[in-house]
Amino acid sequence: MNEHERITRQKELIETIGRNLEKQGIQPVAGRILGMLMVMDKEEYTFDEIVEEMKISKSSASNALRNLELREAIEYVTYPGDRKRYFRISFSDVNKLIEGVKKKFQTDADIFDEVISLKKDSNSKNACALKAISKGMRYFITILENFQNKI
Amino acid sequence: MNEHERITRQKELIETIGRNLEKQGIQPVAGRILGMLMVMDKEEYTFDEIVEEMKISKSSASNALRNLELREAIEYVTYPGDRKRYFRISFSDVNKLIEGVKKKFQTDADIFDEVISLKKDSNSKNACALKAISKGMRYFITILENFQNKI
DNA sequence: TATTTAGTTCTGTTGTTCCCGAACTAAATA
DNA sequence: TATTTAGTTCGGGAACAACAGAACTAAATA
Repeated sequence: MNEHERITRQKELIETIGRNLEKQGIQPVAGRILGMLMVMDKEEYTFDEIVEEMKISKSSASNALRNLELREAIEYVTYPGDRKRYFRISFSDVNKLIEGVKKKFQTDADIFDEVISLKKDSNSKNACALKAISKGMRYFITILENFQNKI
Repeated sequence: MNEHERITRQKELIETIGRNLEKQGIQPVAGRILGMLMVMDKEEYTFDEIVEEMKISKSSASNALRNLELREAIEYVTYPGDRKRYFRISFSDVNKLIEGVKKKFQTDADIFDEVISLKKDSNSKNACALKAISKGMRYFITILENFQNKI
């Protein structure tokens, strides 16, 4: 793979990552910015560089960056004698990812348990199915916790 | 908790579940239908019952139900001598849930690995961070597989 | 054959999201 | 003090999504 192909592939990856993030509720422009900060060789971009590179307006950039910051997906650094912010991706570690999965499962399991507790017939089809799922999820959560302790 | 309170709480839960599902990209009406099929004591609803219960148009119901079917979130049964479809929730078992988590992690890890492989400097900050995350994710995937084999 | 039933499809309305351009601001610089 | 820099905020338009209503259809029934 020559240099040109490599760059082309990187641009394609930015698109892939962008679409991937869109599915998770991140707006298109923000997803591409995050992708760019992840894949490009240059790993710190100023506001203006982002505006130019992505060909977006300053307002779009401003909103997208604030959004990404709130999600803790990016961060910025400044350098003495330079007013510019240098944005870079902020990687959430594996532990945080696991924490996210765990939380989601916990929330769902809690809801399922409440659904069960509110059933008139606690042996109804749905109640039984939910019990099984809730149980499985709770067990899975303990596995996640073991994993977290190990790493 | 008396009967009235119980029903009230069930209705509230439908809302909670609906909002929860909206976050996952399911449209509002579809989310409430799914919630209803999950929490109510009556566990099979006809098209018309859903229209009436949710106070939505037939077209909304038709679209929402088709959507939920495509996602394999609901299914319907028919009974001999009765043209109506009886819709009910279709629970994905724990294994399927785990499979979903696994797939997501796998996709992300694959993307990360490609990002790394396309870096000019494979020891750059991002490259190193990504390597660590990818490794952690791959390890986590094996844990998931062990869990799947166990249940 | 005419009507009813159980939905589906089409068209239009409303609301929301995404983004842009322009005006604005606060700090640094000339 | 005037200008430049580095953004933010505001107002608006285009595109899209969610839903309703009405017209339609295919199968069953009278």
